[in-house]
Amino acid sequence: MEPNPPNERTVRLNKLHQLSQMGIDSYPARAKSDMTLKNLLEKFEEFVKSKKTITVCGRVISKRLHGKSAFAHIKDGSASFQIYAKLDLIGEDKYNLFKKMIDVGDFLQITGTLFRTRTEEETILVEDLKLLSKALLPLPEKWHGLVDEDKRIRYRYLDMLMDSEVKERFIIRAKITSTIRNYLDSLGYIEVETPILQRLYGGAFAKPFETHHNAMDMKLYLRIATELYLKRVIIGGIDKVYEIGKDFRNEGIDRMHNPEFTMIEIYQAFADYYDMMDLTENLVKYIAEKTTGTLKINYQETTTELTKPFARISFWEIIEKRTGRNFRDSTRDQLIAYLEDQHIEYDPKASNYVLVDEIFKERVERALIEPTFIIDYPLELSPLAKRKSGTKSIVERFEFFWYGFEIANAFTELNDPIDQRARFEEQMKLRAKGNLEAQVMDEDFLTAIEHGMPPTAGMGMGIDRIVMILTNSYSLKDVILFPLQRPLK
RNA sequence: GGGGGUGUAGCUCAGGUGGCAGAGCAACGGCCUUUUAAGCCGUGGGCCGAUGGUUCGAUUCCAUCCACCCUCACCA
Repeated sequence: MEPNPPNERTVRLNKLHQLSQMGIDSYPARAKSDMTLKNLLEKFEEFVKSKKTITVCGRVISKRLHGKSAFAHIKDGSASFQIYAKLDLIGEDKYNLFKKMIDVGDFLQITGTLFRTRTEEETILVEDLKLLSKALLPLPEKWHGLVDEDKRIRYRYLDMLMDSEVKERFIIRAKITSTIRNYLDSLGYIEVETPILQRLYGGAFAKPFETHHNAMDMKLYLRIATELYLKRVIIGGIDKVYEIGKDFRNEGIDRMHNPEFTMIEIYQAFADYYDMMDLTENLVKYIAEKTTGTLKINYQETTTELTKPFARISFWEIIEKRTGRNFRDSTRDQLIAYLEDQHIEYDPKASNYVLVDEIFKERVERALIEPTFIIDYPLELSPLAKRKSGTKSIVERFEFFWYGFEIANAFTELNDPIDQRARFEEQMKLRAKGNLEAQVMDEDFLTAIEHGMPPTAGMGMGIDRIVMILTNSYSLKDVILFPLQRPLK
């Protein structure tokens, strides 16, 4: 006796028990399948004519009993297909097995011939069936699917199963990364893997995740960027190198940020940031066309065209253009007066350049809808970028913006070890003042570039954000299979 | 962290000026040999997110908490 009224799970557990008593293995090790359901659909006419007997597999997604016959749909990763079982054809034992023991959610192996029903639907007339796997929990309701946002993420497999667009989005994501690889590989770039567990973290401004290695009794960080290791690879003589991988930043979560995210970084010796701009532009256009079939991209009701060259405008110029003011020589008082006047929040302890950056983010960044390169940033905001020749406080850096999002960040890399050491020291001063995101001194990296680093350009691009735009997804959560969630209870 | 919203059956959702909790799908029993949101008859299923308060009585009112969503801030 069940202590509680039977729910669907206990009903199915009882069926499992009965199947076992009937000598039926509910989880056999082997399945036989002649083809996918999609292939079967393609060969349907041919197989009807030749009266071919075929065997296919799939999950039962619906079931309609009609007394002495029954319809159901089965589904595999490629398509769904209707099956039709008749008592007089398969006999009482098998018919009752199907009728009583098989539930929506179970996996079946079906053998039979093909025909069309009165409504012309392609159907398998079942001659034999085998249970491949019994599901104990029911699938979500058949035509609404999973709606609750929490459950869609918590039970992503059900979300994918019930909503083909969700599954499709992750297939497009895979296509985007393989397209990037194909493109770069064809141009002679070499893909490498660098450490995720790092003794020191660097290459970006962010708070890291910390962990500990037991055997070496050593504190380690999860990387926030691949930058400093990829530069070592450049020093080692691979002149065109890239890595696609996860970075980890211990920051807040919102629709544009996730604590673990996928980044591609590309480095090229004997190139500068103009070369990297060309590569970035060509790469974005290439993956957009390969994955969407067009250079007209629609994202959240706004269309942008990738057909013409992307705009290129300098940091100071775009600020002047959008605000009507030139802040380049502004005093601190003037900057603060503007921020107050425009009701832009700021940290009163921040440096002048950070205040300018606030103005940039508020008045410029979110309005950069068309694909745009912003170039030539203030040096203070870019401790790993090379000074632009003939200037004192500008570096050769660009960021790529699209739909108001920062998609990529790149520079002509700083390869002067003396200058690099000075920049690290500047960062350490900021850190001493309490800026937890300032970079840390990395002697091992300095040693590497003291051995000689060629002139190099490097670029980092957020893969999740590109996928978001190209799949017209509102949130990063929609393009990450299993976003972090708190446990139930 | 601030502000707003949501939380009721396995799923999708109703409901209630405070008085034994509702539907469809799914499940269970029965009828039904071309259905497809199959149909018809019947049945079971609920700590109404959690805890506390007010009350004769709370799923409903109040407070706190938890989870998720949106938004602002942070993420140079």
